[in-house]
Parts: sequence; C-alpha cells; structure tokens
Amino acid sequence: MHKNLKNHNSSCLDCNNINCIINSNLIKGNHLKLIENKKILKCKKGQQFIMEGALVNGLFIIMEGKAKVFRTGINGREQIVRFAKEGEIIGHRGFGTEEYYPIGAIALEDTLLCSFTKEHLQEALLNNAKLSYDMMLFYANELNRSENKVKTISQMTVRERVIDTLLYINRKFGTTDGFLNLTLSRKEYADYAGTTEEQVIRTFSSLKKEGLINTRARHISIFDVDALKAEISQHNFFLDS
Amino acid sequence: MHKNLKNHNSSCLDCNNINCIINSNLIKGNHLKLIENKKILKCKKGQQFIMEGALVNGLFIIMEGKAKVFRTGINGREQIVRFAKEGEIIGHRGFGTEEYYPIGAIALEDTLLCSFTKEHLQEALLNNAKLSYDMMLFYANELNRSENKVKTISQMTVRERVIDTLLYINRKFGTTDGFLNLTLSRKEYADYAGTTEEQVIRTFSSLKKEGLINTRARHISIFDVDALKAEISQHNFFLDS
DNA sequence: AAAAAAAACTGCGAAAAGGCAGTTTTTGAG
DNA sequence: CTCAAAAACTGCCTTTTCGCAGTTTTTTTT
Repeated sequence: MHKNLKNHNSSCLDCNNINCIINSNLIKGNHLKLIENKKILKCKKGQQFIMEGALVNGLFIIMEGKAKVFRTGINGREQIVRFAKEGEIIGHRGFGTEEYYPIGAIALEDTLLCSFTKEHLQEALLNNAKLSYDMMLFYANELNRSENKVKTISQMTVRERVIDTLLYINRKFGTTDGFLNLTLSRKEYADYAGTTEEQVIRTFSSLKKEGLINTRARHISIFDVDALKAEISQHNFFLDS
Repeated sequence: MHKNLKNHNSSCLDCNNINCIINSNLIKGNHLKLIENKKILKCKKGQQFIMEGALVNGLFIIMEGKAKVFRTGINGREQIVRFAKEGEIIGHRGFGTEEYYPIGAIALEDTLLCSFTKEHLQEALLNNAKLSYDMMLFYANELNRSENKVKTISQMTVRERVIDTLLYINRKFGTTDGFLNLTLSRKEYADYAGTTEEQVIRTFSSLKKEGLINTRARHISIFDVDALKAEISQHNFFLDS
C-alpha cells in the first residue's frame, strides 16, 4: 500500500494527484510558502488523525487511502458524516477564525495525508481567487450532499437508509470482482445510516434472502443495483448526491 | 414592512445592509456589471421564489425579511434545512456548473430580495479573492451546521429535537416582549425538527405543563432557556451551530 | 360580524425501531 | 495452526414514534 511513499516528493510540483484542489491550482512560482511547508503524514488503518474538539492547525488532503469523518454524540455514539478518498479535503474550516475541529477523522486503511497549516493556506486563498472559488465549490457541493442527508435520515425508513448507504459506497468507491472496494463493519454502516448495528444486520439478512445483495463476512456485493435504486427512487425528486 | 422600498436604490453603493457579503466586499469602481445587473424582488408572505428542480439562474440575498429553505421528499413531505434572515445568501450553487436548484425557498413574511445572475457573480468571484474567500467561509459554516443537524436528527429524541428547534429560532431571530420573533406553524416546526405536526403539538403541551414555555396560539415564548439548553446539552460536546 | 377554512389539539391503536442477552462466525495475533 | 477477542447474527420484548379520526380553537374571507 505504501510502496509509492518514497516516490512522493514532499513538494507538490511532482505530485500526480490530479484530483487535488491545491495541485490543480498551482501557479508557477506562486504559493511557494504553502508548498514548502506542506507535511506528509502516514496513517495506519484505524489511526485517528483529527481529534474532535482539538485545536485547529490546518487542513488535510488525502494523497492515498480512505478515511471516515464523524461527530460524536450522546453516549459516545458516532455519526459518520462522510467517507473520503484520494484527492479529497478533510478538516472543515481548517482555516479562518475557527478554533476547534468540529469533527474527527480516522483512516480506514493505510493512508497518506498532505497537511497544510491554516496560516499558509489562508494566504494562498486570499491571493488566488481561482483556488478560493474551487474551495467554495467543494464546500457548496458538500453542503448540498449534507442537506440531502438530513432529509434522508429524517424521512427514510431504516431499510431505505441502509440501501441508500450501500448505493453511496458503491457509487463512491466502486467494486472489484463484484465486491465493494470499501469494507466497513456493520457498526460503521449503522453509524453512517443513522441506526443501530442490529438493524443493519437484520436489513442485510433480508436483502440477502431477497437475492439483492450477497455478504461474505465483511465483503459485500450488490447483485441488483437497479432494484435497490428503484426502492428508494421515490425519495429522490431532484438528486445526484 | 415595505416602507423603505423606495429608499433602496437598485445599486449596492447606497445599500446599508452591512451583513451582505457582496456589499462588504465591494471595491470602488469594481464589479460594476454585477451591481448594475442586480435585480430587486418583492415577495409577499408565503410566496415561493425558488422552485426545487428549476433551472438555476442565480443567487439571492435577503435585503429585508425572512425565508425558509427546504427540500421535498416522499409524499411531498417537506424537510426545512434552514431559516434565513437579512443579509443571508439563498440559492446554493446558484453559480458554477449546476443546472437545477436542489432546494426550494418560500418567504415567511413580506420580503425584499437582491438577485444576482450566475454569470456576473462568477465573474466577480473569480476576480475578487476576498469575495470568494468569504463565500467559501459561508458555505463551510453552513456545512458545519448541516453536518451537526444530521447528527441531531439521527440521535436526539423527538422531544429533544423540538427543544433544539426552539433554541435555534430563539438564538437566530431573538424575542420581543418575550415572544419569538419568528412565528411558525406547528407543521413548520415539525418539518425542521424532522417529525410530525402531532408530535410537535404533544411536545409543546408537555413543555407548557412543565412551565418551560408558553404558547398563545402561534406565538411562543420560552420561560426557561437554560433548562431547555440543559436538557439537550449532553448531545453537544463541541458546538456552536 | 358571521361563516368558512385552516390550524391546533387529543386519544388511541399500529408500526417501526431500539436494546438486551445469548450464540455463532470471523479475524488477527502469536 | 490455534486460540482469544471481536464482530456478526438472532429472537424476544420494550419503547418510541407515527398516523388516523374526531373536536376545538384560531385565522381569514366575505
């Protein structure tokens, strides 16, 4: 997984992560401070790299790997708000005037992160309208997704939310040999879908009996994507997410 | 309510709406196209000025009045995602490449709106890093609020969500003579809290019996803000919203 | 001011979701 | 490969939430 680590120059100039918002907005000779002060972080699977409530020091971009972003609620119950992959930004408001991270983040597999300090980032943003504009679009898109999720959790049944989650993982991470490329525990499915582990297990059982999915321990394959989509389609008047 | 309409020059230069993100980023002699092409819209109470799924033509800023922003789900059930007041932006992604509005918006009282086309806005954003930066901060803040709302709806009981809604309205719109400055129907409370009209009514009844609030038809006053805050405090580890 | 319409309210039974406790399967460490 | 710990699973009962149906109050219209 980390075989490429040594090839990754700590500078962005040689980085081939085309989805990175910073990388695609680099102007020759500009933002040297930002790039020079970038740090690369290596996280093992399960390692938490943003602590909820900790002092903000900057913003992360995933160079390689996957992570979950969450908030902790009552009785330590986790609400996963997003899964992130290569090129994506993590660390809301790791800039501006905010003091503390409102979210936590944990690597779901061995992961490489680029870390930028908020001071250098802020300077770059205020000097590069295109970069600010792209960041704005990123947040506007995330807001759209999140507001849709509010509706989803509020209006769908548990079964529908579990299906919605399966389709989201399928869409975002894809499959290999029919199996979803991101393996999660039942508890993590529950934490994203806003329900309990038992309900996810029960729903998976039903879907399996109905021939819509297959589960081999933690590896899940979806047999009939269209049937699942159809089951929740009545909720999605105007949607991408 | 509209007595000031005639005093509002259609230009931003004389506008005294200090909370307006456009107004506070005007640079002398710049963004003339944006300002000159601004349109002012007059909405009566109850009037819908953004249709869900309609073609995007731009973005609105409230000059005067209040509005609700919502998404329609199954069986036409509304999920209110936000209430907006003077100076606030409405019309997510009324710029960029999006084609359709993912949200609807309705005026909650007689309201004046400033409307900017997406072309002129985009031009201004790409030429003014500070404006883009401020817009980015707005969306990042809204994202924070929205992701917190996901957790709230997912983890709180109905009673707690209703209390959370009351406190949100109190915080955002304040009170006059003890009564909340925004009057909503029970159905609208339910649509924001993610429950049904009946449950809101039942909760209001209980809170009234317990001496925590008072209701005079649609006018609501909160007697004991601290007690309400205390009841939901265990959910809010790290929070503002 | 009266009538009509809309909103608020209440009780009750039904459905959905949750939570516990015990069993089986899978995973990961040595 | 073995064993211990973690995760997955199932049944059963409890709690929460929902939704209907009928009544009362408030608001709006004429």
